[in-house]
Amino acid sequence: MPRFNLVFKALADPTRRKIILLLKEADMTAGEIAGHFDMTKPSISHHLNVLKQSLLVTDERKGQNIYYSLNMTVFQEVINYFFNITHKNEGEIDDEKGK
Amino acid sequence: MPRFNLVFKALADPTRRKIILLLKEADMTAGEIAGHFDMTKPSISHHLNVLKQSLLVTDERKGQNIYYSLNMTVFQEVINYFFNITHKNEGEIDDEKGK
DNA sequence: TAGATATTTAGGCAAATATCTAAATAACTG
DNA sequence: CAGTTATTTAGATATTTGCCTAAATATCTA
Repeated sequence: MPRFNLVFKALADPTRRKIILLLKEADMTAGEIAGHFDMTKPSISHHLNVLKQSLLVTDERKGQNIYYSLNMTVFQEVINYFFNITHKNEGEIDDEKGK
Repeated sequence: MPRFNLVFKALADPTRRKIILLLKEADMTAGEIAGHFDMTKPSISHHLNVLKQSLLVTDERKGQNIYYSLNMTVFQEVINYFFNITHKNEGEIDDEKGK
């Protein structure tokens, strides 16, 4: 289960949403990501850290570079959160069945 | 199109997410909502205002009371935002067709 | 191991946020 | 219209956030 506080805080910043759109197209190094913004690398690093803490993205070092990717599982869980709001009380029966 | 900045900022607070869950069950007055929290009414009023600015909720005065409700349209649009992230480039053809 | 490249960590500051108390506004009621 | 109830607005304060520069860490290469 995602920590919705961290997830929505992460999503509340336009720089971070743009990073997500970049990573949707392809995994990328921190430097490549920073290249898409008019902002210092430490600032982008900060945003990447916020995204990482939210679990929306993961990172993996490969040699000198650190590659970032989207964590689709968490996005799916966020979709479920909204689905549960828009679709009243579905799953109620299943919950009870869980004896 | 929703203002994602305002929407995600609104969702980033646990009090506001709990308000959303309350309103999922039934429309409610500001006072009824405040009754569910250990917080002053002005603070809840502030949270309701943030939710209203995000368009996630609407308000309507009925006599002395102001009733709050969820705006399902915006929730659906947020679901679409996530759907577009999880489902790569779908709709691309349609976009081009829009000549 | 010294130098170069990639990235993060630390520290500081300005702006935004969440909360409170006190006061203002709106609507009903006798 | 005076009093009561429902809600918001204003003003103050503490915390968090986003950005920067400077310094530190990690890795590769000669």
